[in-house]
Amino acid sequence: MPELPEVEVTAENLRRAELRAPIVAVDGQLPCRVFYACSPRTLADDLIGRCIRAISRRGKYLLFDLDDGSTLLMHRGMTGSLRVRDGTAAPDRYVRLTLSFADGRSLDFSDPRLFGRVVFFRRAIDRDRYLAERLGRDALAPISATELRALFGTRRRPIKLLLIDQHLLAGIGNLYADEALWSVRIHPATPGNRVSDSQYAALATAIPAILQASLQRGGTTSAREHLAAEASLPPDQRPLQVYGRVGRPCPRCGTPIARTVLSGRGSYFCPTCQQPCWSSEGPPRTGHAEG
DNA sequence: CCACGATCCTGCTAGC
DNA sequence: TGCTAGCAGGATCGTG
Repeated sequence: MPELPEVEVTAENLRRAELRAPIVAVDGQLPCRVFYACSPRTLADDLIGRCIRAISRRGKYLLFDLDDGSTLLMHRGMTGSLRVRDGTAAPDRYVRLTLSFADGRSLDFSDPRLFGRVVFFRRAIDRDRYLAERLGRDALAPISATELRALFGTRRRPIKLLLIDQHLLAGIGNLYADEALWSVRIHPATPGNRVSDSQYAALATAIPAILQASLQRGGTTSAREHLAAEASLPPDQRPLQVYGRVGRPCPRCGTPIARTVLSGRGSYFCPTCQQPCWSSEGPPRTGHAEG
């Protein structure tokens, strides 16, 4: 599933494609959940004649800045993908939006499960408001232990759910949340206000490091592929240490990886390395008397 | 304000 | 071999 590293890799690949020619056509399926506050028809009016000036990422959103100050925003959801196609290649069957360029190429947004999103903003101020309402600070940016604790440390929700809450920290999804918690030995169900200061310090270091490492590998294209291939890799070179590895040995201690469900999300952890020990760690932080 | 479950959607897999 | 039930989860919305 696309999380921050995968979306960043997509942005880099699209930048390398140098899609600078004017948009000459916009096609898509009209009744489609993917389009939010816009449709292929209105998008055609807004996009035809425009050029892409910059491609960037915020959280798991891709931003296409156009030459008139407007922005096309895309979220890949669960199964969304972007592909630059030359005029002769056939589009795949789940394409929801196609932008055609004057140089004969086109950009396809494909999404079988329709969890993705396409949103258009005429003005940067409206785009920024939309993103500000949804996204906290970017998870790739360095964060101090103090800042992370201020963000999570007063909340009672399980730390795993805090990590994937985009309003708090933008970019982490189910996979990297489990990987980060395993790396610093925190049980995923630990309430945010029961995570210790030293654990927050470890987590603050681990989050950007894990995302950066995945980014440098080109992202995690398919959890299933990596699980199938892991036997041929030394443990420290495996992209996934716990995610999806239920029943397989923990790379650190050999205990079979366990799976639990938190708010409907499958959560993988090592029952030995990540013990649920928060009830014996003293009083919870209340958030009223922080210093 | 905070927490949490339900909902959307369809390809894939396990099980019969 | 072919069918079906259930799983997968990011974001949003409604309820307590």
